[in-house]
Amino acid sequence: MAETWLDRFAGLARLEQPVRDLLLARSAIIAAPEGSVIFGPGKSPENMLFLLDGVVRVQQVSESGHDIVLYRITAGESCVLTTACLLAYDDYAAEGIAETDVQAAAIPRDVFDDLVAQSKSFRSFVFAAFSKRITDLFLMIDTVAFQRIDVRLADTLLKLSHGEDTVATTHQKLAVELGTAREVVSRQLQEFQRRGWIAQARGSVAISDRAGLEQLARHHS
Amino acid sequence: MAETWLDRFAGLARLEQPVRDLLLARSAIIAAPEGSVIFGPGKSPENMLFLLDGVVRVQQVSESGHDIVLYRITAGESCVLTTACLLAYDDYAAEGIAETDVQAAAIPRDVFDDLVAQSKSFRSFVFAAFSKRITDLFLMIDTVAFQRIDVRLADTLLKLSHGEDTVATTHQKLAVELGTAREVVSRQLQEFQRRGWIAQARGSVAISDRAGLEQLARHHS
DNA sequence: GCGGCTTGGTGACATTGTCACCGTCGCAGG
DNA sequence: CCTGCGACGGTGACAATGTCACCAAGCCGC
Repeated sequence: MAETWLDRFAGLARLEQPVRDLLLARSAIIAAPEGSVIFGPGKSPENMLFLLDGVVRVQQVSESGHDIVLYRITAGESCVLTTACLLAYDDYAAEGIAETDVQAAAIPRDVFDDLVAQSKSFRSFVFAAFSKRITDLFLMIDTVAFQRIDVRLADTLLKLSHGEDTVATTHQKLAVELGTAREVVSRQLQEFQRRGWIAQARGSVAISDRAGLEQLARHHS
Repeated sequence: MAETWLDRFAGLARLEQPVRDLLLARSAIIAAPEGSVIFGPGKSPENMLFLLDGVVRVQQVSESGHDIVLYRITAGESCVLTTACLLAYDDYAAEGIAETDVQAAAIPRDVFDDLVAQSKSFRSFVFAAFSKRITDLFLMIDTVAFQRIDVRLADTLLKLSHGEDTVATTHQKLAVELGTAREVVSRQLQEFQRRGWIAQARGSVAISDRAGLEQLARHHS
């Protein structure tokens, strides 16, 4: 059988052949440019998405004007959460933003329902995705409530770096990652710089001592 | 047809008759006394639970020793989250504690899977429950990250009161509700008392001016 | 160059979290 | 009855974080 986008999803590898055929037949490949809003308040996604390429950032905007990043969906993951949520609530507080150019396979809602009904493997995939998201959300609540901001910032810098030595971001964006204020990020970054862990430039942070950051991040992670 | 526990669940009202029969035939009614741990780290529930009577509090214990209440399951709700989570992760960080004597209908995992496969209504029920929990978790993240502690405490007092005029709880327990420290709760309660909104006694809080609390709670909720 | 926007820096202050310690209360065991 | 002991709550000092009001420097289109 030919290579299809299904093969990019580890959790879908064991799908029965008729299910694979249905999925391929009823899915549409869509693309969105960097910066576009995939879904958001008043813009529910009508489809379930399987992300083939790129990264989608899911963040929340509260009435107070504060933003916080909830999680990211990377290639090989799916938006089960959003699919499920649109079933019940369209005053959906979170929005999904393409952080890079994005390609995805879109599955209409009724096909999603059929797949869940017909395929045990697909059910496993869906519930596993739910589980992962929910345990991540639990962990995030714990982190936001109890973790020190310097530890979280160090951790976030390391995660955003993806192993590279510079992170292209602003203090404001880092503040949204943590759900805190820009001033707090600025002060912490100054402290990191004073310790020789990073070097700052306008719109970017260069990591000069990864081990230092890692030690802090591990300290209470 | 006879009245069964299924009728206590609004979301299950429209189940097809064969599905109802299966659910009734394969479920076991279980009871747990107040204070017992329904599930927790190293004690995964093997079954999906439909709560018939009582209240289950789900809370999280972080490594740092900090606790925080995540949500409650009341009669007429189900533990879909826990069911789904045990599929993937048994290093499940949260625990469920019976706040009152509890009765529940337990469904084995494979029956749950069958039901999801066979019944569209059951799927709707399950995904609606997921949606509700997840949007609640999103809301909670927002609250923990951005809401003032006095507003949250006022809100929590009102919620825990269930319309009664006294709340039987300790400062420590209120602190766990909010994920903060006992001292913080003590100070805020003193301020509430100074304003004439509450009267304190050892192990309980009497609400003397509900409107005052409500105004504060609404202020930014 | 000019003007406006984005980015980042800073000090003062308010809020919240942490720590150390104390006193009171209720209760079980002697 | 007395005596510990543990749970409950109060308090002050301090640290960490959030908020506000600014300001300065860089960037970019005109």
